Amino acid sequence: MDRGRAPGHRAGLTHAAVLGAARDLLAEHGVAGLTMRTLASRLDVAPNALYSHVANKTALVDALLDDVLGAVIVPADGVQNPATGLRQLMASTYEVLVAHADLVPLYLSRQGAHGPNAQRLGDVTMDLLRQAGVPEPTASDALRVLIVYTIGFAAFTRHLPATSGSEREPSAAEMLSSFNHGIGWLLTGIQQNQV
Amino acid sequence: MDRGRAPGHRAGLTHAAVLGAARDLLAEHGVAGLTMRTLASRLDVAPNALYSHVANKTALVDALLDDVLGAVIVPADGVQNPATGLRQLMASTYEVLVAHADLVPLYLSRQGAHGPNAQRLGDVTMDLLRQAGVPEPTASDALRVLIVYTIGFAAFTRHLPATSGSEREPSAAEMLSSFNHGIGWLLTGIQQNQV
DNA sequence: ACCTGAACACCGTTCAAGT
DNA sequence: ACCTGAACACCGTTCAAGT
Repeated sequence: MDRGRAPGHRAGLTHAAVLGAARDLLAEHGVAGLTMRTLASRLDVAPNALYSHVANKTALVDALLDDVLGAVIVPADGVQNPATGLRQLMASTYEVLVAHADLVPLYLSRQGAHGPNAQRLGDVTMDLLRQAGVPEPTASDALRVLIVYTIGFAAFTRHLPATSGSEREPSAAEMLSSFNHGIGWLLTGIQQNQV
Repeated sequence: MDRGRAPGHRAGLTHAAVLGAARDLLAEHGVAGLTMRTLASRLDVAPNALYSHVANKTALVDALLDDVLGAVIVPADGVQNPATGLRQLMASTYEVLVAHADLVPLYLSRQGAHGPNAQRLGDVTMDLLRQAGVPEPTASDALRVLIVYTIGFAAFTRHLPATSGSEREPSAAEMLSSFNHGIGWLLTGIQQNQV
């Protein structure tokens, strides 16, 4: 009878609870382990119960994606020069995305990301570009280039279990180094703005 | 070695035939329409018959991916300056990948691509970087950066049915323009090489 | 409004068997 | 060696019904 849940006490399932469980599942078993059915069983509900709180799996993943971006550290306003701010912002974005590496390709199979956190990061980047003296329409291109570059690099970076050795594959440290070089090249190119 | 048709009127299924049908299916119905089962039915065989010619779906997609890269136009050796060659090579790669846009995220969920065509493009790029006077270890970083940038941009570019209008979404032409700006910034940054 | 059992319409892949 | 029918172990999602 009593299967571990007091009768009369409603499940109290909510959108946030579903999202939280999805995040846990993702962290534990990767993107392959995140299915509507395992998610439901983790929450002790029938699979179709999820559809009372989430439109479909795509919407869930989109929410998850934007959630992850909430961890990006935005540099404090005007405490250092804008180029340094851009560098730090992109580095933080890269780090956060690499920590959720298998989610990033899903980012790309959608059209980027349109959640509030993504929006915020775009706005901050645009501000910094303006402060750096980059005029329109160059700033729009630069915004796009920096975002695509950062997400693209994150998608290419894998967490190897350190036991690799089978073939020559760039380590996470090598990828980070290349990423930083490229950001530097882009920022100098943008600031010279000689197109 | 008997390279002729199988005796009788049997299917005579081969690796190349499977790959070709997969490419057709992809072109007609996109990546969502490419399943082992629809592929088998298109070839008039049972689904499991495919496994006599392909290890699994991942291996098939990998082969498809490298196949696509065969369409990239490699600039003729030494007819113009290396920077222009790099620009043309990346532009051609971008164009080819955008033509198969929904395949690109699969690129990223794997670790890049290790087929012969991908290898060739990497070698050519490296040659051009050397001709441009970029020394090691900067050249290795530059190679990685250029590849990631190009594939990342392709993943972000969508073919909109021109009927969009619902929201502000960059057109293919805008993406191409941004892509070219970014390549310019990267190449100037790389050539200045002031890390 | 929210959850359930059951079902629908799929997947990729394996197995034993036939030729 | 290559193909088949059948099955396994899954998917996401919908539907009618119960509370």
